[in-house]
Amino acid sequence: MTTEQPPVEQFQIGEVAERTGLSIRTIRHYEEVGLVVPSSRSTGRFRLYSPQDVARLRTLRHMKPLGFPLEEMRTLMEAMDTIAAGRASTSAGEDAHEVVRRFHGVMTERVRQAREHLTRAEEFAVELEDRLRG
Amino acid sequence: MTTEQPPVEQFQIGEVAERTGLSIRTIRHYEEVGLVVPSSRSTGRFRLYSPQDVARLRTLRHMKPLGFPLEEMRTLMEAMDTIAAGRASTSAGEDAHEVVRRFHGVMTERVRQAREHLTRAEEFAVELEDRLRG
DNA sequence: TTGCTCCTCACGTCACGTGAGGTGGC
DNA sequence: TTGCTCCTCACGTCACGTGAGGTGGC
Repeated sequence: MTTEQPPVEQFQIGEVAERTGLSIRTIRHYEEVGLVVPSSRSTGRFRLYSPQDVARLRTLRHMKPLGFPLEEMRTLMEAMDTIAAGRASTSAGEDAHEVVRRFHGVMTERVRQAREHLTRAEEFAVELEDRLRG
Repeated sequence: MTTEQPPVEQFQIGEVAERTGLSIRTIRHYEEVGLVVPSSRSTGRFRLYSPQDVARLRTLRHMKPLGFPLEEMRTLMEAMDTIAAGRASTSAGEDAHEVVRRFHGVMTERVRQAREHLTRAEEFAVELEDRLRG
C-alpha cells in the first residue's frame, strides 16, 4: 500500500483541441477573454488543462451554434461557478440564479429556432439532390 | 377583359428584412459580395427585391448556422443557376453538377453534426435547470 | 413641411486565422 | 542535434454593426 496519489490528468493544448474539436487558436482566444483559463502551466510555459477545463470547453463548443457573444458566455460561466460554490442565499447567489434562469430561457428558444433552420437546410439539401437528378 | 398584367411583387429592403429575419445590413452585405443582387431599383435608388430574391435570402438565412463562407455560398448559387438554365450537358453544366454534388455531401454531414451539437446544448440547458432547483 | 424609409461611405468590432521568430522536453 | 509541440506578439480577415450625412416619396 502506498500513499502515492494518482497523477492528476493534465492535457496540453493540442490534445485539448483534438478532444473538443476547437482550434488551438480558439482555445487560446477563450483564455484571452477570460472564458477558460488553463488551471496550470508546465515548467516550461505550456498550458495544462484539467478534465474540468476540457469539459467546459466542450460545452462552449456545443453552444457555439447558438451564437451567444463570448462576453455573455463568460457571464453565464461565472454565474454557474457562483452557484456551484454554494452561495445560493447570498445576494451574489441570487443574482447568479437570475442570470442562469434568463439564460436558460433564451437558450431553449434558440435551440428551437436552430432546429427549424436545420430542418429548412435539410429540405434545401433534398432540393439540391432533386436538381442533380432533374 | 384586359391585357393589364398583374403587378410584379417588389419588396423594399425593410420588408425583406422582416420576411427573412436577416438584418438590413446583412442583406446589403450579401449584395456587396455578389450573393443576392436586387433585381431592380426604384426611380429613387431604393433596392427592390423580387419574390425569388426573397426566397434566395431565406435559403441563405437557414444555411447560416452551417457556417459556410459567403464565397462558397456564391459558388453554390451560381452552380444552381447554371443548372436551372438547363445547360446540363455543357462542360459548365457538368462542373455545376459536380459543385452541387460535393456541396450536398458536406451539407448533409454538417446538418448531422449541428443536430448533435444542439442535442448537447439542450442537455446543458437541462443541467442549468437542475442547478437552479439544486 | 414633417416622418419614415431608404441611400452611400467608411470606420469599428467580434471571433478568430495566420505567419514571424523563438523556446522546451522526449 | 533533430523533431515536434508549444510559446508570444501582432497584423489580417470575415461578416457584419454602427454612426455620419444625405435623399425620396406617401
